[in-house]
Amino acid sequence: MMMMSLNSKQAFAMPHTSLAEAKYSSLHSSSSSSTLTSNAPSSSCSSSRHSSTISSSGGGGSSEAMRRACLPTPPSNIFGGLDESLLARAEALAAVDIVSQTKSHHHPPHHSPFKPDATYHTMNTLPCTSSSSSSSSVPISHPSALASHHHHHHHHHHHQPHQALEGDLLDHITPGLALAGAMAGPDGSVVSTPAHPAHMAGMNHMHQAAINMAHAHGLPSHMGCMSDVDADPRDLEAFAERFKQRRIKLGVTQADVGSALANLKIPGVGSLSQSTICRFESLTLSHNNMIALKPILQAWLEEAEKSHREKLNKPELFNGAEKKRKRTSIAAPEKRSLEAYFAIQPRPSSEKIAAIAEKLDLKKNVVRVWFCNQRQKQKRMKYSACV
DNA sequence: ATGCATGAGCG
DNA sequence: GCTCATGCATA
Repeated sequence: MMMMSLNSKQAFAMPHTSLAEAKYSSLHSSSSSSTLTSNAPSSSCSSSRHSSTISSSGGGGSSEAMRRACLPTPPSNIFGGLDESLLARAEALAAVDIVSQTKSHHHPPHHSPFKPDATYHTMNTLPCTSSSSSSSSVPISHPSALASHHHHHHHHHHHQPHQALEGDLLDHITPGLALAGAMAGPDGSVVSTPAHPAHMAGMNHMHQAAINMAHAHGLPSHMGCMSDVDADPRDLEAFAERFKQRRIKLGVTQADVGSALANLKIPGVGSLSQSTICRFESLTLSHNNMIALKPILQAWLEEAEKSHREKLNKPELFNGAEKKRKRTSIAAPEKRSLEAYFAIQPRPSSEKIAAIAEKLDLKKNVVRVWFCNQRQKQKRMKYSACV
């Protein structure tokens, strides 16, 4: 009936009051056998790899800190106490933006000056030392088709504290977010990753400490990116591409794959949504998530192709869903403001969130979630690929 | 394909 | 509170 699943978690809150400080925490990298990636030497990117079996102890790289270090994210926090004025500036900025838009002959509300979203795909401009940090603790969980959806609170605005949210624009904040319109760069490699997903029970996870970083053992030159243990973005990208193509060849939709996963009867693995499959294919998931999902999808793919060869059809599960969650939509102007705020302070305090919420006349919770999602987007794979 | 959301764990 | 994985609803 309902099985609770446990997701992996990592979540390290970081003080972040200055720069990305390294905070190491235990990382469990499972996939003892999963990603063996028959590493084809065709590494255009110095993928230095230790043997796949690196067990060992190590504190594991703090994925977060490292990622952040790579991100184009400006050290917004250095502003510390100035944030108030910065907020004001953002506000002003946004306001100007809005005005210039609303006032002038109402033209289409689409025209954002910049798009902080993870629109930047595999841009290979970052010499970042990526990461991988692989803390894949096999987060797969079974959604268990049980969703309770209650709703949250309301907002209460009584008066308008008109905090320090107003001010004059002094100068502009340059978000400096690089955009790149490069999409998947298929390399058409014929991967033959043996990898057998084996077992990844949701409950018991045998994790081996991920290796550490640094400590070049014998590498003559480890360029910026050292893909450690299991899963370099490179392989993932290749696999995702391959996966999609073969899936289509099989005439299966993303949704089909999602529900079909349950038929694999892999312990701890239930079905997934179309969204997730889609995001996997487009690499819009976190690195860890990609790594966790890869073995499963690979298993499915193999099964599917086998069945296909045999002309057998595997009965897919179609779930009858009946729910109606309403998706609140944030209007363009508000969104622009939010983006402006985000550019200078990606992690506003509760108070600021409240202030912003009131300013924009949105529910505080909506604003909070928006920021969360925004942060999450920045952490998606694409950008952090090394190469 | 993506935006907004929920919920599990961890502080 | 946050992060992270994931999903429903939607453009």
